[in-house]
Amino acid sequence: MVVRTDLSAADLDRLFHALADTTRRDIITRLLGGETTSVSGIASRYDMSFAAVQKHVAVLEEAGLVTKHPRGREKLVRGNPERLARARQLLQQLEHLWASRFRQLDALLAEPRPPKE
Amino acid sequence: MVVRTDLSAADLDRLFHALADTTRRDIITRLLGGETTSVSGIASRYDMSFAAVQKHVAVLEEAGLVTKHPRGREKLVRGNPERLARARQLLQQLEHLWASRFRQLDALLAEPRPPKE
DNA sequence: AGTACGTACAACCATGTGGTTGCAGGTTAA
DNA sequence: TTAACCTGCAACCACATGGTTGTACGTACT
Repeated sequence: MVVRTDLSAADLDRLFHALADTTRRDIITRLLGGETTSVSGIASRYDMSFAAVQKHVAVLEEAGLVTKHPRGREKLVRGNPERLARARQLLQQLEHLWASRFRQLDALLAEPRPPKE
Repeated sequence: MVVRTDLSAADLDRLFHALADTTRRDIITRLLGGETTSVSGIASRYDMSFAAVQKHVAVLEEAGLVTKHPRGREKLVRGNPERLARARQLLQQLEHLWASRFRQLDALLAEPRPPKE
């Protein structure tokens, strides 16, 4: 199954922003590593208030890196590696762009294109 | 040659933060795509002040995604795909973490075979 | 020489971010 | 029912961010 949901620029902003925090990267690391736990279960591992951790989880959720599933009075948090893969694919595309520079250089030498868009 | 410079948590924060902005992603896309241009050359493509673009380039530079090389009165900006690869590797590690969950499950359910790869 | 260009940096402003505390509502356990 | 727990949200604070304008300085062009 190949899910091909295009992410908007704002989606990517949110995605990379969510990854740009040590605590949040640590949270998704634990989640992807096998932990299936509640928000307070996550919060118990960090030396900050519950509300602070809850906000971090909310940021991860809005970025699509994490999903919440109610179980009784708590909500289990689960990692979503598909969004992670999307971010990785974008970086990979950029790297590929670099690799293909030299091919494009050949094309430029043969047939220069108009420089402005 | 494998360059193995470990990035600190703060380095990764800076790296992903630099990627969490549409304008900055656009800049590195153009740079990796083959453009070798000055700061003002970059700025001319965006509908914002030169100083704003200059700040974006500074953020990219502090994240290590870009390097500046003086040529006369201008500074040529060059993309650094190595830092990009570092970010991608981290995401890949996280995905691998997720994948290994199921490999561990397989190992539990199946006869212990010599693991491929 | 003088002028125009490229870059850097400071000051400023509005908004966002990461943290706190406190409160309210739903769920489970005694 | 009552108490304890889990979650969410609002208000607040200090600081960072993304934008602006203005200034300063070195380099290049004529």
